[in-house]
Amino acid sequence: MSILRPRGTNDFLPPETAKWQVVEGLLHQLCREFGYKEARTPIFEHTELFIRGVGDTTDIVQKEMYTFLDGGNRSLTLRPENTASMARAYLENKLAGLAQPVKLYYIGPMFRYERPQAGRFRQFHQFGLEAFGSPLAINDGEVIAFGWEFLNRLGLKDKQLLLNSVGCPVCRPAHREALQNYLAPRLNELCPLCQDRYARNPMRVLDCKNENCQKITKDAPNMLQYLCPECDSHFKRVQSFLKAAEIPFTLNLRLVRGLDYYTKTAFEIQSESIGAKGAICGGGRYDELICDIGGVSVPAVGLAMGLERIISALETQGEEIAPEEYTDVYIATVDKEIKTEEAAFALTRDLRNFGFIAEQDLLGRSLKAQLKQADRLKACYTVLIGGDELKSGQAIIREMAAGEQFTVAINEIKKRLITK
RNA sequence: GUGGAUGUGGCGAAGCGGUUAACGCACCGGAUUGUGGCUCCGGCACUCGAGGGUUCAAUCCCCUUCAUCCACCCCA
Repeated sequence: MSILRPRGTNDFLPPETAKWQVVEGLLHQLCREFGYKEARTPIFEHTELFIRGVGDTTDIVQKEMYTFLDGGNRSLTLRPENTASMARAYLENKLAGLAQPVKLYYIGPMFRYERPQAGRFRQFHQFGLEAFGSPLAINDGEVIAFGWEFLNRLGLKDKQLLLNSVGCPVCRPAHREALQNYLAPRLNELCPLCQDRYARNPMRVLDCKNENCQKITKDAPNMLQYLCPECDSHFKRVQSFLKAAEIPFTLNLRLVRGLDYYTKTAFEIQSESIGAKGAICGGGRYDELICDIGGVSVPAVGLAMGLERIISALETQGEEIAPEEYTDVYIATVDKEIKTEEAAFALTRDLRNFGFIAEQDLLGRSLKAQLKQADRLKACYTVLIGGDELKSGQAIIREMAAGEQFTVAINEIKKRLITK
């Protein structure tokens, strides 16, 4: 057997790629409407960036990174997400010197070494937004509204916005301590994973899917009770903006983002239409990230969406993402004379320059086979060139749906074609 | 990393320890040689993911491996 593509990767081919173009096209357009500009960062970065940015206790850093040494013995890593890179780019390019907030977006492949599953691949594609420079809740609102609006325009029906606040360095320690005190007496009842989380990052215990852990944490102290005045009012403001924009949401106190950099707002948009795990969009505020990777303190908020998941959710909904492909005109030759083929070649070029979707035979097929091909390509018209007509500068136009045809001068063809 | 299912031509899909591996779709060709979509006829798997084993004999049994799908975990 020949070489196959690596596990968890995909070849995207037509007609699949047409769907991607539609989704990405809408993303670019929506970003223009919202004022986010595209940024492109490297596919790989210094490993250190992700360790410090994403957090060394996260699963992503601990077991999912594609890390390698380059020829210069540098440790590099294929980006598992793009927010750390965007923050790095903001610092490195001194974007703090621009008018704030700096609003950027990206689309591209990310890499995580995981077991492939429904909506989960080793190379997958994310779109994301980052707004740097504003500490205000209204910016959180804009980011969430973007995610909601985008999924709306795509026609995604069964979506749900979950909202939570994970606090900030001021209020988190108190909650953390309260949580640990609450869990301590029942520590040995928790699942092994949560026993580990208890010490490192007790908030993640709240997020555990284990039934028993959920039962234990049912009445655990929640973050909202511990929010400092600033986080509390920020969170209330975010909610009031969402209400003002008529975006429905539900508070989910168990929602904890898997990346360490989040502060205050955390949100997730889920859809029933994908496999077991329905997260298609996630994000929040990360006021500490830029500081963590070595800069001054810059407030920021952003989101990321999994494109494979969005497309697959739309598909299970039976949504037609991309319009059906068709051809305006197929140019067929009735004989294999050099003059005929050249005339057909020139005519095809002419029709394309005029704006038609035009195809011609590239395989030396019989006329019958050419018409069959025209039919397959969903041609509205077929132009038949050659024989006696060509000698008098004429050709035949055949309307495929009606099955009728007529003869016209070759230089009149453009005018006689009425297309979709 | 753990668990379950699956792997027959481009796709879908029968088969079963034993002569030429059904069938459907798609594709190619033809039905008096310049015309599609319908119909009819013909063609299209030295081979059943790969490697090894059991057997007189394996696509069908066993082992290994790879891959896919699904779930856990985690994330988008």
